[in-house]
Amino acid sequence: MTTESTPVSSNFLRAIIEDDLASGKHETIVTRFPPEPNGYLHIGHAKSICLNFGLAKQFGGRCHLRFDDTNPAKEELEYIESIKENVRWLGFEWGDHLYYASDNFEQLYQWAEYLIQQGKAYVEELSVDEIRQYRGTLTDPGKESPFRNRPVEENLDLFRRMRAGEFPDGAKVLRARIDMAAPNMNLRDPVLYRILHTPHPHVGDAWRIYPMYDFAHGQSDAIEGITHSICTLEFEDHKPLYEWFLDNLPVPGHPRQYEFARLNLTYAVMSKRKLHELVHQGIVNGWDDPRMPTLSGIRRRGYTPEAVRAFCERIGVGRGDSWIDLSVLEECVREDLNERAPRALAVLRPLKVVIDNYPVDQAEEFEASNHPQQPEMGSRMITFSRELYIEQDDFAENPPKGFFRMTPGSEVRLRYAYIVRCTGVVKDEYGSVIEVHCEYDPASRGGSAADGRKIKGTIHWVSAAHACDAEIRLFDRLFTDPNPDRGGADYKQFLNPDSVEILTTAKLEASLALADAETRFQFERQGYFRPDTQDSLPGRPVFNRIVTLKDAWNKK
RNA sequence: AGGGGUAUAGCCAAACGGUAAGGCAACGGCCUCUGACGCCGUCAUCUCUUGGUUCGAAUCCAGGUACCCCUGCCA
Repeated sequence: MTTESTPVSSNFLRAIIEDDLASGKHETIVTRFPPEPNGYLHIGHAKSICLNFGLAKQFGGRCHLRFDDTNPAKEELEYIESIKENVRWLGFEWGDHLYYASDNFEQLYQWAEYLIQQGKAYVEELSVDEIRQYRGTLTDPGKESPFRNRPVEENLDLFRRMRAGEFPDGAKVLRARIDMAAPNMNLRDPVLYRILHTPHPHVGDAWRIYPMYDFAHGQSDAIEGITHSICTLEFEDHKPLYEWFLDNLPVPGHPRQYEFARLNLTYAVMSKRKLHELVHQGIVNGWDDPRMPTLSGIRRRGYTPEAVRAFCERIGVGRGDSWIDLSVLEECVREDLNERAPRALAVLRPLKVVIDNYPVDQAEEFEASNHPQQPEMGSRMITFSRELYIEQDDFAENPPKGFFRMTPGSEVRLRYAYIVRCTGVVKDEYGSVIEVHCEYDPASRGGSAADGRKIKGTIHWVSAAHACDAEIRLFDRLFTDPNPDRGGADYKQFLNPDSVEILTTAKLEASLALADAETRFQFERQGYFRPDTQDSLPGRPVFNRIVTLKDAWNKK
C-alpha cells in the first residue's frame, strides 16, 4: 500500500530509449536481465534488475529473464531457483519470457559451423599456455597460431568431433579468426567454444562443448529480439566483438549494447568470489545471513522490495565508478517502514523499575496507537503494573547535560501510561544500578499531567509480569572500513567483530508474542524489526533489527 | 601510455551554447506523549586543469592531469 514517491529523474538510458522511440527506430523496447546462475543475487544485481525491468515497464515494453548459462562447471539449479525467487520478490514479472542461453545451443553451434565455412573460425590445438603467449600483451601485438590457416574441411571435421566428444577437456578450442594484432584484446581470435565433459544444469548431458559468453550473449539477444542490451561497464571492451558476431552471422536482429556503472556500496563487498568465501568459510551463516548484501540476506533482514526499488531509483545510473553510502539504503527502508510499520514497545536491555506507590496486585490497560500519524491503523491495549522494565540507556544516575530520560529526582513519562519520578536506586556489589524505584502521579493516567505541565522525556516500558521474552538480533555493517576492497588488501581484515549482537533477555509487549513473520514493526525509539523467518517461534519470538531509527541524541 | 572509459558539493546526480535541478549527508531552528516522523532555513559566483572559440561555455575545440576497465578454454 506504499506508493513509491521517489521522483523519476532523467538518465542516459532513458534518454536513449526516448530517442529511439521518438525517431521510430523501435516501436517498443525489449530488455533483458541476464544473470549467470553461479551464485546468489546481490543488491548490485537489484540495480540491473530495476533498470531492465523498470525501463521496460516505464516505456511499455517487456523484459526477459535469461539465464546466461554457458559454463556448467560453475552453475547450479539451486542458483536458478534462487534467482527467480529474488526477481519475483523484488516485484518484477517476466511472464512467458523466461529464457536460457542454453536453449540456443543448437543454433549457436550451427552458426559456429557457418563461421568455419566462411573461413572466419578455426580449431585451435595450442595449449592454454601457448594461446596466452601467442596473444601478446597490452602493448605488443599477438602472433598467429600455426593452426589458424587450416582448411575449412579440416576445421569442420575437428569441430564436429569436438561436439561428438572425441577429445578430452582442454584438448582443442574453436576460435574466431579476427585479428591477432588488434589493440582490443577481445578481438585477438577469441575462443568461441571449449570442450567440457560436464553435465549442464538446464540441458543435462546433451553437450561436450560449450560456447563462451561472447559467442552466446549477443546472438541470444538477437534471437530474443532484444532492442537494448544493458550491461555493466566492463563489457564495453567486448562491444566490438558483440558487433562482429552480429555482423558476420545471419542473425534475426541487431540489438545494441549499452553499458552503465555497477553499484558499489560502502561497508560491503559485492564480488561473487568474496560472497562465496564469506559463505563457504563460515564467516556468515549462509547466503541469507541478514548481514549479507545478497537479496536473500536483505530480505531476511527485513528490507522490503519497495525500499530496494526506491533505493535503485534514488542512486541514479551513470558511467563513472561510484560508491553509494550504505546510509542511503538504510534511509530508504526507514522511509518505507515509517509509513506502514505498526509501532510497538520493546525493551532490549531491561532495567527493572518498581513503582512504589502503585498497588501491588493492580494492573491496568492503556490504549496504545499502532501508528500515531495514521489512526486508521488502529490501536491495541498494553498492560501496566507495579513492576516494569525500561531500557538501561534510559536511566542515568548522573545524567550528562541535555539528558531528559529517567534520572533521580526528575519526572519522565512512561509512554501511554503515567508520569513517574525516580526516587532511588538499588545497586549490586559492584555499584551497578540493578533496580530503580519510582513514584507515579495518579493524576497523569494515560500520560498527560492533570495540571498541564510539560514533560520533556517519554520512554518506553513493558510490564514485567506481562512481558514476552524474546531474542533480538542487532545487526551492524559487516565491515569496519567503508571500502574493504581497497588497495587489494585482504578485505577480511576489515570484518566487523560486532556485526551481530544477540540479546537474549529482551522483553516485549505481549501483543508481539505471536507476531506474523511478514510484519515489520517499529519498536518505538529504537528501530525497525521483524521476526526472523527461520528461527522465530510463536510465544518465543526472535526479532531481527532491520535498521535503527535516527538518533540525534546518540550522535552527540 | 596499446585500446576503451570517466571527471559537476562529503556521497550520488541533473543540465544537450542562455547564466549550476534534485536526493542523501551535514548544520541551524520549529514541532513533538517516539531525542523518531514532520516542517522551515543554510549548504557549488561555480563544473579536474590550462588555454582557445563565442555576446554568452559544465556544455564546443586543443593540450595536460587523475582514476577505472581489458593480456580466462569466467561472465
